[in-house]
Amino acid sequence: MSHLPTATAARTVSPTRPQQKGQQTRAAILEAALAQASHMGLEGLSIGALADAAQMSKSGVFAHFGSREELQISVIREYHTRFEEEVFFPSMSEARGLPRLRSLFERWIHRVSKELDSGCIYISGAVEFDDRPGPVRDALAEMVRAWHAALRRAIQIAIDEGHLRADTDALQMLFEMHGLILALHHDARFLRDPGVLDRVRGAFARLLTHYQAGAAATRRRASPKP
Amino acid sequence: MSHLPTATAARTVSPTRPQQKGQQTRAAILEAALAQASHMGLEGLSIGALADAAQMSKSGVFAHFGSREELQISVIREYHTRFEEEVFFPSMSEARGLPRLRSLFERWIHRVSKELDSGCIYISGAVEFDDRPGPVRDALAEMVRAWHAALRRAIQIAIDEGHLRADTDALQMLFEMHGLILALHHDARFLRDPGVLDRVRGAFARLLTHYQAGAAATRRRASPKP
DNA sequence: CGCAAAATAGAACGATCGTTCGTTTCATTG
DNA sequence: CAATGAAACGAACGATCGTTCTATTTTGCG
Repeated sequence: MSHLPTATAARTVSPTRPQQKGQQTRAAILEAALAQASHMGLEGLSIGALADAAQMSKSGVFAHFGSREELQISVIREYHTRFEEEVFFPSMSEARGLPRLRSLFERWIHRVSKELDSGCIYISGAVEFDDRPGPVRDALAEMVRAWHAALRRAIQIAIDEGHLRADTDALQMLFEMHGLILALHHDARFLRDPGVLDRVRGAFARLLTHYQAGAAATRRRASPKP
Repeated sequence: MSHLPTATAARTVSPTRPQQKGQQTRAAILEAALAQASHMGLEGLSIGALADAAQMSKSGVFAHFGSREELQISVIREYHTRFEEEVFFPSMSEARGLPRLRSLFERWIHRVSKELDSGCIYISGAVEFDDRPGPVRDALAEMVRAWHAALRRAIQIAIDEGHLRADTDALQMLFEMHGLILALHHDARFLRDPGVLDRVRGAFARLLTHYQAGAAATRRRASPKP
């Protein structure tokens, strides 16, 4: 409950045992795959190119995943894990309500607008697979939905805390926040607009102002949960 | 001045002469290419698949464009033309200021959320080519920038007309409108969220409310806006 | 009709892709 | 140290890709 619900969290690795050789080269491959997918997209993942990057044979790389599709799904899961670690978990130690919501958004910004490497795989993957049914799309959609659900919860908490107006539509607010991130991603990566960070922060501040206006700011530590 | 400035508008066709055979098969190919690129992205364009769709030989298709890159650029230009015709031109006959801006946004929504076919090539292309320099990216960026410039002008006019607050930052407002469209595209196409149309319209209404608040509504053409 | 030019077909190319398979190297443990 | 299983290799496969080249067909015009 305390983290984004991933479908199958358990790995086949005994957590105490020191990493076997296979696991650590698998991790190295995944590292390279993550970099490659960030630049070229999940469809741009090429086992041959990965083999070059990892200084291995194609079949050596292949054996770790069994199929290209499984590789893509592994990359998605790895990205999900890092997203959790960089964005979600650190924000959870912030105070409930607005502080936590602000932290989530600010860290989300950082994740998406990372300077050199890494476009956001959630965003590029959504475009690549919006018309392509299959297990890759399913895995991707599951992760995105989990993240959206987590944000939705954070918004709802801010409402319950009285930090946001009681009549705030959490899904509506989420939609608008998501739009700001997508615009940030677009203008930063594609148009290379340098001023976009100020713009997204300004827009979010305005968004908060609106949904805060006339908020109860009721005492917490005993407010009724709907 | 009256339309989105395209780099080289002139085709090599004499406008009076009836279409030669080559031109009309080229148009047919482009039609199929547009459909294919809408589903699979510009990188998903395959000359072989196009040949099947057009019931021609690969080399026959190829000869019309000279290279895959030229084909992609042609598709971008064709999309640009249709975008102008469906979104930009019709809105230009609306009254200057808010009515025109509203029309632009509403038609933009329709373009992007078209039910069965067609994702927006501007959006998918931006993700595909944000890390891939070259003529395709350049062509794409030129079209997107032209569209943004047109929107920016429409916003500025609305400010000058007194329909929006005088201190409105046109680029900021454009950024937020763009975000709404991107979120619409994402949620409609990838997440298949049925309620997204209401959400984007609601968000835009709120956006207008904010940028209208306390607007001068100065005399202009003689109608104060409600 | 006849002829030149444009349009299309067809076969072949080199490259790259994901995948399979048999073999060899390596790591781990009894 | 020897034996066993995991890990990595290397070559080959069939498919598909964009592209090139040479015929062949079709079109448009005098």
